[in-house]
Amino acid sequence: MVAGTESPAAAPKRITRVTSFDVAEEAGVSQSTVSRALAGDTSISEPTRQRVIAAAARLNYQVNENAARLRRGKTGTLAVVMICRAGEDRKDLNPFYYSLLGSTCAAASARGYEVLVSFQDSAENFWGHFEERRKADGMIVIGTSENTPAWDYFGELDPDTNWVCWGAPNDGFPWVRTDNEGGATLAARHMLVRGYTRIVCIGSETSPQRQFKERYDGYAAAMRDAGHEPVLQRIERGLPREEQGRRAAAALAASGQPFDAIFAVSDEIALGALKELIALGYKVPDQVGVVGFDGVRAGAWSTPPLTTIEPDFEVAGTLLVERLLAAMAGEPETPRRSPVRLVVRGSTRP
Amino acid sequence: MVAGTESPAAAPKRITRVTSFDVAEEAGVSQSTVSRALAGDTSISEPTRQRVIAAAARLNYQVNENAARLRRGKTGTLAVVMICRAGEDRKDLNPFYYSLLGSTCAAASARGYEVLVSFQDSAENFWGHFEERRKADGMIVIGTSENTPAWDYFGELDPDTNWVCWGAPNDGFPWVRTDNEGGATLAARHMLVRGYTRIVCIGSETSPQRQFKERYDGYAAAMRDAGHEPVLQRIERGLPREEQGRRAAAALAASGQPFDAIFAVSDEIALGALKELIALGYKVPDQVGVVGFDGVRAGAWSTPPLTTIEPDFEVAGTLLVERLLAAMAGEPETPRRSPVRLVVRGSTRP
DNA sequence: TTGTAAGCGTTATCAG
DNA sequence: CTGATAACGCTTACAA
Repeated sequence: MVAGTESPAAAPKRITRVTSFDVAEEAGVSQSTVSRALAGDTSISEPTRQRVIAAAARLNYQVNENAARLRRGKTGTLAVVMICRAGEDRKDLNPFYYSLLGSTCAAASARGYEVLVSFQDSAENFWGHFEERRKADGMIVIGTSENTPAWDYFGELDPDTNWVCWGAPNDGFPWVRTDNEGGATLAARHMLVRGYTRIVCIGSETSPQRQFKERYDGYAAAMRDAGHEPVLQRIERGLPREEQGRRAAAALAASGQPFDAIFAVSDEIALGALKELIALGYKVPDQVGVVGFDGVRAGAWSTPPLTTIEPDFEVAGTLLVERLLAAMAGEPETPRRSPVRLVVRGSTRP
Repeated sequence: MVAGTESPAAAPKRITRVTSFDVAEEAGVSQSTVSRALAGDTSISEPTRQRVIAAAARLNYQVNENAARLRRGKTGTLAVVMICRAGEDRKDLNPFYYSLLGSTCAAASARGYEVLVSFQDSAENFWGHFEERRKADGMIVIGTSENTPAWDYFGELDPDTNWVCWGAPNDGFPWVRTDNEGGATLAARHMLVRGYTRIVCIGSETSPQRQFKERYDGYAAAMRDAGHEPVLQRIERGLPREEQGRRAAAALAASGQPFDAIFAVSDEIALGALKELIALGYKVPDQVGVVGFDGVRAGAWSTPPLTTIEPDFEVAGTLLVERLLAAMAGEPETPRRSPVRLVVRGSTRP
């Protein structure tokens, strides 16, 4: 009401530079009362609060977060570092990581935190001093275990740093990860139940991708449990996943090793193997069953669609945030394993 | 050297609370000299700068960004708002948006900006006052045009707000988007060159997805150019994309309308249509060609793999950032259209 | 219940 | 080239 819309001199042109002092004047109270009223301090009387709120609305006031944070010493922000493979086309980044980023942001926001995201791919831009610079109260690092220089960098940060990570190459890191063993066991049992018995695992127990080892272990445990010997068909290093799957399937077929099912430690490998098997004339799922791990979208579109183990992304993000907040509060333990579920599609027989 | 690693009293336990005053004392200069030396001010003599840098390193000093920003009045940060469909499972968010997020972060970082990301899905959490709160100097909003409440909200922000968006429902917004028309024309021409002539477009000219209209227009222009009448097979609203494609293909086949190719306005629609065509016994690509739009990963895995128009994600992110920075600087025009390329796979004949 | 006043840790202005 | 000395806008004791 004070300054009408057509008052040319009063209309603020630039994004508001209104301070709590202006609001105080407008409301006829002191500046500290404004701060308290807006912060929801219970000692402020309701009429006063209303007056302040109205004045703030009229002036279009918003607190300057930098000043507030400087004073408080806390930021209300969590940093998320996404580690990409150096020089990698972002489009080729496993979409899984993007989903995880999304659910992490959501979980942080549910706990009242904002998220500062940075993508880092190589030594020139590794950076983890968010707390020291008061940019964030803690840090979540998400990446593939293959970017060794990155993990070397983050492994050597100040040990008092509050952080958690996804994709850690070893257990010396404050990790959270998928229930790889459980998932692999689930996959193997599913195949056993469907009548496959000569199940070969395409994967690796020595890959820097620690999860591959865990998945192999889960598969092996389920096999032994059922009285079968686990068999590993190794992937060749340094190739695209799909190609690794293709070659492994070809090698397996050529080896004479009898098999009626394949458990691949990742969907991309599984998809490659699937393509190769079909090219070689195998009938999937009747003659050979195939199960992957990761729940990538493309699996729904292959022929036949890929049966897979799908990690729960929503839970994973929540777990990361919960663990970080617990660490920040000095409470040590919260769950570190994110659950998985079996998605049955057409690459295993009914 | 001053405090050795084994000096128990000197070792800071918590994340450093060192200020520029401490560094000043350590280096034997004034506090303002420290600030200047570290900021790279040219008026500082080289010996002094070195002394300061060494002292800062010794004390593990990092500037408090909140104080710096408060003083400067600039944040060096761009906000990115990701608009999701309300209640949507984050995993189902079009991976395209994640790629765009990634390339936007990369572009921002290349221009010296940080990125503050927030995911917003409904009225309870729509929020765009980053500038007023001094959390960011500008804002990029990325979303599907279908979340109408979101666009209503962002459309009514202070007109002085510095922002750009991807997915705007109409031209009243400061938009950047894919070269939809050009891409669709590219698709249609590709099919014409490969000998298809009765090309039907599966899509819509009235969808809130403005891009669908643009894609139809591009297709129609290319058809008319070649002396053919464009034909539109409409999708039904409110269904999952794949289902829309399926039904449209079924309806087309049932209609008696002669056709030897389909241009679908999105890959998911194309994949649905492809599946339906094959189920109906059509031979793809010999009898019927299919081209989609978006370049989703799943398209590489369908049978046959889907020929498509792939937007350039890297460029798109750069465009968004460039446009925003230009707007912030008051320079009005930069390109708004992000380029596309044709990816030929198996769903069109050689 | 509200007001007064002291910082939070920088950057920037002004002298010297 | 360097040193004092104001701000920046808020939160939070401490008083009243």
